[in-house]
Amino acid sequence: MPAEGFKGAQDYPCPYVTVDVVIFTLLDDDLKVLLIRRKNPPFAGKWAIPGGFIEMDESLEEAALRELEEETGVRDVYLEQLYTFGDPDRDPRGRVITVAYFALVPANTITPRAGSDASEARWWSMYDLPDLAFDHEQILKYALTRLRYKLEYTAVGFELLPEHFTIPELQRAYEIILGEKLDKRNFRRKILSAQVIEPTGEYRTGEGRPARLYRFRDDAVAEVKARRLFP
Amino acid sequence: MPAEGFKGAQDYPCPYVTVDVVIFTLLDDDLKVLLIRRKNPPFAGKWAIPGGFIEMDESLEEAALRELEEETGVRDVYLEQLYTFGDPDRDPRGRVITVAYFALVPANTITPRAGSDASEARWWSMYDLPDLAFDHEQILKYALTRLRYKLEYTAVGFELLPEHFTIPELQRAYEIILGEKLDKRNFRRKILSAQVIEPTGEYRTGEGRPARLYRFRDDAVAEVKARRLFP
DNA sequence: ACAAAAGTGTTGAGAGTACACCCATGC
DNA sequence: GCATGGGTGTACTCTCAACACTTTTGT
Repeated sequence: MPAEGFKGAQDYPCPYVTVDVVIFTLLDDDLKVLLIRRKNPPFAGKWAIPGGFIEMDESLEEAALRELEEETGVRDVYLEQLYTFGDPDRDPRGRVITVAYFALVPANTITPRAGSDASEARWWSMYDLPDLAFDHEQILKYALTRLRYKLEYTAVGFELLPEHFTIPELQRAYEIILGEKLDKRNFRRKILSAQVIEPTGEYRTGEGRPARLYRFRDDAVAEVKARRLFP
Repeated sequence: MPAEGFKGAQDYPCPYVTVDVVIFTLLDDDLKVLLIRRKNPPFAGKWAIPGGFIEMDESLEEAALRELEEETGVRDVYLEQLYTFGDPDRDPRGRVITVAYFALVPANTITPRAGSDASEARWWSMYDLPDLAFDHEQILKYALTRLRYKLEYTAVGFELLPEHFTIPELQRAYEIILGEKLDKRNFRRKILSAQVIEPTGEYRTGEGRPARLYRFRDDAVAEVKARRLFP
């Protein structure tokens, strides 16, 4: 172990470090995650979370942004470090530690691209996943838990919607992610009193009565104090 | 980059990975963190969070437990992954990514030991820290934020107290960590109604009226739903 | 008896929850 | 004119927050 000012770069066995990015969106009234089909062994043909090795001169977040951009073409979206997975046998090729991130991209703004080591890239429903490579099922489960959790006390839900949206659309997004129905009147009252959205003045027309369009307020404090266990 | 089933272990430059463990305790009516004084450059003589390189056949959590035991002699305490720090220039010797953990050890149960690459190990007040090596000040700040945050919606505060404790002692622990005074009556009511502690039947005597001793209930659900931003 | 710390209730305000009908548009 | 989805108000309950005095012990 190189305790004293290690000289070279490779004077003791060191693990590989990758960054994986769980990319969520809302599509077809469903919560979707972007997966790639692996071209190479191990797990060739299986689906996996997009990711790759970190480069020596980039930060972890930069690496995650780079992976995100390679797969989706977008950079300016919500991105947060999720957890670091490092069981010694999670990759049969050797010791690979992965720093997982999760990203929220607005509905319908991007089209997946297959990167170099993927034969295919597509959206999968979080509620109907294929067989996954490595420990990626565990990572996705963890990501969904975190997303639900964040949704309950911050306003990250907006990150999954286009710039302009109606209140019923927003409510539907919450319902899809949380997996439960919400009361229309209470939802509307609470979101309006939180002062995080403002009307654009436009309406969205479709079947039935047209709905007011809203946008997210940049100056909004989109966080709520957790209810304390102790006062 | 070894995209196709990398053969050896060192066929491309790979970073070092360390595990650092922020060890908190309550002592002398204060929130303390265990730091070691570095023997070797860089930052020789400066104080640092205990940690070390991961070994190739242990998981991240096992590495954190090993470091914790080396410094304190205990294993069976609260331990949680905090965040992974990986800026390319956080260590002047080269690319070192660190997975930070935080541990809570009960007051007065352990005595710090200086490990091999430390000349000294001791408790420091979180509210009066020395100059720190690397980005360790940032890591400690992050750990305190997380500890406060967890304290507000889980019962993690008990992990810092001995097995038997009085309600005023528990309240004091919360006050020290949160940095604010709490109301005695409201605190007592809320903690009792949460059903997470039970009386042992014993009393602790000292100055003034003796106080009932309580213990934490193992079967307690020590978590509270966050107040939702939206209903 | 007095100092020191433990223990105890009530009230008013605000937030959460449950619930049913009218409104504006397209066809 | 009717089907479709958007939009609105009220009453009850529960939780939170503020606040002061009595009880038990040691000296």
